[in-house]
Amino acid sequence: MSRYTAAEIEANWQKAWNEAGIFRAASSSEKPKYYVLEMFPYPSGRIHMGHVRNYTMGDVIARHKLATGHNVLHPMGWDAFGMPAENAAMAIGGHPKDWTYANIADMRDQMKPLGLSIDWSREFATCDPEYYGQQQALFLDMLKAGLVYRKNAVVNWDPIDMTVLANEQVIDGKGWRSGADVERRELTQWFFAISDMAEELLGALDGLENWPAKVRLMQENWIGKSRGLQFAFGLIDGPDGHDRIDVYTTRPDTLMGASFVGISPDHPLTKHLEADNAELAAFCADVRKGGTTEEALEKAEKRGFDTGLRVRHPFDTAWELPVYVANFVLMDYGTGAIFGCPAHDQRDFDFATKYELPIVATYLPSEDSNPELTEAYVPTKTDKVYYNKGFAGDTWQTGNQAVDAAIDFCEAQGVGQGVTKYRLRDWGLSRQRYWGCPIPVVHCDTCGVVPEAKENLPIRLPDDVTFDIPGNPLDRHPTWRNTSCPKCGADALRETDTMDTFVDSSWYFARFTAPHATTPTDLAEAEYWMNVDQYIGGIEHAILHLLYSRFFARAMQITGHLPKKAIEPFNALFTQGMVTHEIYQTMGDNGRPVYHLPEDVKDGKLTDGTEVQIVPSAKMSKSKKNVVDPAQIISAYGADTARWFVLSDSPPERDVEWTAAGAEAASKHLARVYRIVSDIVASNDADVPDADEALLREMHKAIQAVSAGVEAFGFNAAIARLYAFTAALGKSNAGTAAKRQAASALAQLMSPMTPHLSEELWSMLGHSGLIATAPWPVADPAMLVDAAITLPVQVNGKRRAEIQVPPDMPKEEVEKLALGLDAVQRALDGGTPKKVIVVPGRIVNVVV
RNA sequence: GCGGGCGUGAUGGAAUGGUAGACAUACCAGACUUAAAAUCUGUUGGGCCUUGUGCCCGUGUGGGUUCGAGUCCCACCGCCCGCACCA
Repeated sequence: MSRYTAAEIEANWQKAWNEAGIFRAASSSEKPKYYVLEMFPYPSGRIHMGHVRNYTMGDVIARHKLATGHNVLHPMGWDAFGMPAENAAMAIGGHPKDWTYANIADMRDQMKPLGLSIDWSREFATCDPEYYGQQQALFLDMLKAGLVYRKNAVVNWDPIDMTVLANEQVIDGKGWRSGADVERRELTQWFFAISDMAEELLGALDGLENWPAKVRLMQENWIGKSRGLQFAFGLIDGPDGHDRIDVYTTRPDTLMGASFVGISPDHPLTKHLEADNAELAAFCADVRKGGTTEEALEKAEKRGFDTGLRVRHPFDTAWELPVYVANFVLMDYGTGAIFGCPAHDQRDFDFATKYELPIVATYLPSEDSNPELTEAYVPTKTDKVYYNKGFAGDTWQTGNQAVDAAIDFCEAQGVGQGVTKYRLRDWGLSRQRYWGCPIPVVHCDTCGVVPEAKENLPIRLPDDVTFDIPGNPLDRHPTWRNTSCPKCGADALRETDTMDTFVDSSWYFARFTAPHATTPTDLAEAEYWMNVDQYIGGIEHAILHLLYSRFFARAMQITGHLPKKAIEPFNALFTQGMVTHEIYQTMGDNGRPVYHLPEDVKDGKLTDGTEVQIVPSAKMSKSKKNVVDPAQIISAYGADTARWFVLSDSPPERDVEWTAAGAEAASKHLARVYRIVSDIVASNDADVPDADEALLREMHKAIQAVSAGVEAFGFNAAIARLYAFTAALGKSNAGTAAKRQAASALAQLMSPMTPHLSEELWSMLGHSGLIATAPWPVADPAMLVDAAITLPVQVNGKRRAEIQVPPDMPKEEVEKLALGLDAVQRALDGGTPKKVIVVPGRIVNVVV
């Protein structure tokens, strides 16, 4: 008997698919289109199990859609610009371009053995001039449409390396290479005007029904629409030109609890005062140290500097409040000034305690509660709130109702206006780095900032650059910068900033619909293929990448590069979990752990017998060495085993732990299926009506359950069902004809997950043509209904018995039957049932 | 710090508000074998004794809603993701 040899089978069928060209997508088709896309990879050099999981899930969807009569687009590309290429050039020499393209070639070679149903004819990398040139054209159109502008923005500045750092390069407030204290510094940067679309991006979330609710909620919170009060504190004896401090607050209902006013170190008033106050200048310089991330700012110790200035409370001119420059007040949000209400905000409470400022409660959980607070009182959702110092009576509650009432009251009193604001900031796209898409503008002494002419695109990156010193090589390139002004023809300088790599990934999905077009998109192709019907990727992209892509879809519609239907580019989104692995470590001489690759550990020991410490599973990462190389798994077990395992053990949205035992089990199961089907093919048993019927019923139930699982991203549940169906088939004593029918269905149901094995089985069972394009089996509803069902019978919610009843038995009869049971009578213990709840097909509950 | 998510046997996990632990792993027992591997079969949440179609407990902790809660609500604990220049 022949054995299951994955390597041979997989190579053969991949060749057959290629020759048949079944994965090439053409926009001319009578079938309904289906566009399935996985977030494209960064070409780091090696594919990892996370990629295998992501692309296998997409492949299951793509293959299922192909089998259900769709015209499927399933492309692949490379998110190829970014810092690691420059880091590699710095660390090991060479050129980012060579490094990147070599990595792409390697990763493509590692990916192809997985047998993914990808249309490789559409492949591109974002660092191809054919791609980034179109991106430059897009940028120019957006510039023309007023969607791009320049303004100052704060960056991380390394004062020793004299270079801008990415947040990732700032470690504990210090530069990663120089170790210098990082400073926040302003630079003029290009911005996309995404905040103008805040309301639109927020409102349209409601229509994204096939996105996870958590992603919509995260985007909603990120956009951060708030209604609040904008008003002014009158400044007493302020310096020239400063007679008030404008404040925006979302909590005007706590205005009577105000205890101080805080202004940002970057506030105009601060800058004014700083000029002739050395002490304040030193304070500001000090708080400007450290990185720019919101996390760093929020976690930093709250510090303030008393300016000595005082403001008047708007409702009581005799009430004066001190003005502090405070490091936790952001210039980017609101007006760059806040009022502090220590009683109801823990941050303000800490600040007030530190600087001995009054703490005035405006509301409390009850009338008699003690207003001497030891921490800020922030009502929980269930607290009833009593006002003791509201300013328009004591009838308000907290929440929106109180905020609205406070705004109305303030407006009536002529103190400020209700204002809607968004947390969403404009998207700074300038990067002071080489390996990115050049921003296509020139700086001309006469004409200022001038867009490049489209006929000069693509503005190509120069190849002759070095990375031996920090900073942007474009900036110090001897000739690249020198150009002429597209407007007046005079000598001019190129912009040397390149674009954020998020720009590259914000429209690649549109480019896949016409990857070779000489414009960013081909409208007819986009009209046919858009939207992406199913997008799949990691939850880590829930906010930025997806929000930026939604913005770009709108921008591309405004600039005429996408049809109206593509305003929301992703019809359905699925966020998959990570692949994790245990970490194996021993203690090194320096007291730090030394990590070991899983392949070097057997039964908890290294090859030399040293025991390793096992740390619970975490995301696979090179630094912890808890990685498994997909290429090794494929050569050991085959691609189908790798695919089967990453789908089988966990729900797709959750993390899956890679275990050698799990891979082994997957491999054994596929061999078992192969053996069972081989035996069936070799058999010649007569029909056995009862057994045949039972097996075919199992088959239809499996078709039903697996189809539902595949469609609803319940891959693990679908696979569990396939295990059960395989067992039923293996044990069945049905005749050969019924078994062949069931085996054919099994092969088809497995085909999205294990496409190679399924093709082999399909061919063994005597079918002609490819299983990949064979019509998906359909369950016969009549075969799904059983003659009798089992109903659990509960007494007061505890299961006491079960009864077998026909599925359509009337409620009254079920009730009578249940009450007649010995077990129920015993549990009733002579009591009379108050009521009996019968949920048809589900349960009976007798309530005493 | 802020926003979001998750938490179920020894392990991964299953369960439209309706029999908690499907399916798989591991363990144990059995069959086959000279033996091992492979394969096949069976058992396995904890406890009780009266061994029954038995009873009690059990889904991070504490409360609540409901005839009924792993599932919904509130509070807390732990872990994970994101925080705008990582991709």
